[in-house]
Amino acid sequence: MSDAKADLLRGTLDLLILKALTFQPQHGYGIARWLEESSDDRLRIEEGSLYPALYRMEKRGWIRSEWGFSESNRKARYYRLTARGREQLEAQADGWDRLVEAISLVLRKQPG
Amino acid sequence: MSDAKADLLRGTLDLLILKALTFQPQHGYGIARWLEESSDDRLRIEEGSLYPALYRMEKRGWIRSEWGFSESNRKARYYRLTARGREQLEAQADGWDRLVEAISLVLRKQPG
DNA sequence: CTATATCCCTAGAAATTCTAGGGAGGAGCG
DNA sequence: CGCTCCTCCCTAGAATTTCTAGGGATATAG
Repeated sequence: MSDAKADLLRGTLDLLILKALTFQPQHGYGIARWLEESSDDRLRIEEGSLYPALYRMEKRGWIRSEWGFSESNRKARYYRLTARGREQLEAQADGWDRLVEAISLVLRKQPG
Repeated sequence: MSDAKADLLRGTLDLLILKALTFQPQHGYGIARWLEESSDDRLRIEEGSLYPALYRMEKRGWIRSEWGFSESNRKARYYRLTARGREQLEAQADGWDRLVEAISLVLRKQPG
């Protein structure tokens, strides 16, 4: 039903994608590979989640895309952060930190 | 649309509810109040999220409920953890820690 | 030529959470 | 008394996210 495996990303997908694009433009497949490497294989984006997410994010103006050719010489759609995307990254990273802090506070609670 | 305000809990609702019940049985309203206090008002469960969540969790055998009377002498449905609920709490807390760790790893990544 | 890796994408299901209600009873206050 | 607020329960429907499970095309290695 809901393994630790499933729903691994729990609302952090956008944040991770934004982070993946901070260094240089990348295509979808590259984002997925980058996340696996960067997380020591602890996080994975399914392609069926990734492409719809990229679509949403472009519609919101956080990223912009254009077609190009990958290192292995294939057609690939490259995404790069917009200014608003950088703002979002900061905002979401802050939100994440605050969430982690708040939950940590609650989980440490002792009886009494 | 999707403020930092909205979707605050991002898949941690079950974990927080389980935690709320570790000390003693509580009714729904009490769980909501407890979370607000314990988090210094940083986290809030909407009742429209809470009651369906309690229903799900009982169906999964993590909690069990019975009717009783609250401190203010009203009818209230009290929930308590089952053994499986305690296992779930541990599992979800572990999963949460691992997620936080993995995301932290990714977010700290520098160019290069 | 076949397999594998690289790249793109969609439809539909599943799950979670929220908004936006409704209801009832007890307690305090004018 | 009448009013409001707080305590407690609950549901329906929408919105959103993510997954499963496909399909498709091309380059490269063996």
